Amino acid sequence: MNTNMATPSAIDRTLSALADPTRRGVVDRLRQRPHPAGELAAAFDMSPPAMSRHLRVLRQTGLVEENVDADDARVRVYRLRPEPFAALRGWLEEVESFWEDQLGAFKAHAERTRGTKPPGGRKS
Amino acid sequence: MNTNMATPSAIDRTLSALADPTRRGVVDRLRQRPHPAGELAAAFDMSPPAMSRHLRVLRQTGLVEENVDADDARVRVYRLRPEPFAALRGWLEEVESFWEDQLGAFKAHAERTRGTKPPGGRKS
DNA sequence: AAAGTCGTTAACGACAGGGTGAATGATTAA
DNA sequence: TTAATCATTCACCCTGTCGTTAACGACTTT
Repeated sequence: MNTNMATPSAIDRTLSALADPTRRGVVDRLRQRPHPAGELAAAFDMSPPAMSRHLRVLRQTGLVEENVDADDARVRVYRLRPEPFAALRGWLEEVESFWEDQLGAFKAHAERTRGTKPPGGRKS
Repeated sequence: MNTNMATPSAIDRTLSALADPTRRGVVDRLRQRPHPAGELAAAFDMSPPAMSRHLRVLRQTGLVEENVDADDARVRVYRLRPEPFAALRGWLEEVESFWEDQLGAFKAHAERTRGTKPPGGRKS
């Protein structure tokens, strides 16, 4: 049985979205400042349709938002949105709490059994 | 031309590895405790070969490590490794610094344009 | 020793995802 | 108005990835 798999959670979609190198690059680029769609396509040497689809994925996961340029309504300006990143970091910290627990248990154990070998006497 | 794409960084591989729902599930499951490969295959209702390949991906990105069971050398026990998670969190926090900058800029701007200053220190 | 178990690699089919060029809608420039 | 520009969606191809079964090596059990 599977304890947890019906997790269509936002985390899953966020990770899928960020898994693609192009989209990862777009995020890294948007860290500097907002960019128009065409500028992003050019920056990644990619046809506008291809970039448009990537941006749609990022939009659907809430990683970016689209705004119409104030001076030229044809231009769509994209910028980062914080929520999915915060959620992903939350999951990460949750996972990392694993080692805090391990560490706590180890410390407690070490305190009880000073001078003995550390846990994990497995074959290497 | 492409300004930034030669980022074969471990982050990319880590995200790709975590993008798959099965592998995400494996990680979530290993949070509880280490598991033998076969147990994981059963837990996800998947053939051993399929799970074996997922585990290989996770191994190659350093997300898990394999150990031979002390009592039965046929059994491979998998457990989480912290490094890739820490690296991913590092990248996330880097991305999130974006909004800190935004906030700082906003605060500074508000301080210049208005007589009242928001609470807290200022950026330099 | 032979048989059974655990996990891997190998070979193959099926599907999703990402790329392109053409066509469409919306806006701006001549 | 007509032409040009920005970005999208549409219709395809094509590579990569995920899943299966079969075969193999390693170890345990009887």
